Amino acid sequence: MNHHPRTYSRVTHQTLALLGGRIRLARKQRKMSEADLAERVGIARSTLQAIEKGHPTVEIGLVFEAATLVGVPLFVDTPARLGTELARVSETMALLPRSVRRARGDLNDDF
Amino acid sequence: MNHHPRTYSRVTHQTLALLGGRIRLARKQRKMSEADLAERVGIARSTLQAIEKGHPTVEIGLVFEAATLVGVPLFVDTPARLGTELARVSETMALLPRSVRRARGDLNDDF
DNA sequence: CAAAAATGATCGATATAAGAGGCATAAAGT
DNA sequence: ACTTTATGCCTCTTATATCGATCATTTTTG
Repeated sequence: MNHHPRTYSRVTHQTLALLGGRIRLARKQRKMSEADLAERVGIARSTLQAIEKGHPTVEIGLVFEAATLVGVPLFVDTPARLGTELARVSETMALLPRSVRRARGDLNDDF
Repeated sequence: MNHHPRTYSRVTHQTLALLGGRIRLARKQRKMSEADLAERVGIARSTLQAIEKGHPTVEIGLVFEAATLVGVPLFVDTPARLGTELARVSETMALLPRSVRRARGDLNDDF
């Protein structure tokens, strides 16, 4: 019964919340109800609520389906130049002292 | 017993495959084995394999954790967010020691 | 305003993802 | 060459995410 509760990094939580919020916003802009979108994705309304709240435990495929159905870009397809620059940035970020990264708010657990 | 098999759009499949591939690549670049990364994320090796294969049914939190642990940047989609993020980055860059910025090539001799 | 629709929240049942392990093959290292 | 180490791919079991329903608010609309 007592399995360790899973922990997620701050980055994960932030990203999930951002993505869920985007989906919710895009859905409303398209004037769809939760029931509307849930039906189109083929999931229960309660599941869509979990998605829009950014719960870490929902299946990634369901999240991506909802996102694409309301037109939220999933990127990953960024231009090469942007991709390499972001990679460079994240590499460099690892060099920052923990105190600085904490101040930035993007300290994800270890290193 | 006879629940409909779930279907996913091509975009979802492509994005998942791309993301999984990037995680796999980044893991190898860091010379980590599947067992290494799986242990750090706190998941079974079989689950990590599912992630790197881009299976739609894995929990999104686990995928994002794996991605961040190996430094795969998660979606920075819209130009607006990109702008603010880059601004934040350049601010933070000013905090870097000169030695690091020189290594990055950001330091153009003078000052 | 009242009626209708949308949302937030909870819950039991059950389909299923994740874990743990095993085994064979492939790479890497010595 | 041999010996680790890593990977691919199974099965079985267990933990749990999803469903579908219900109810209370909140928001919209007529």
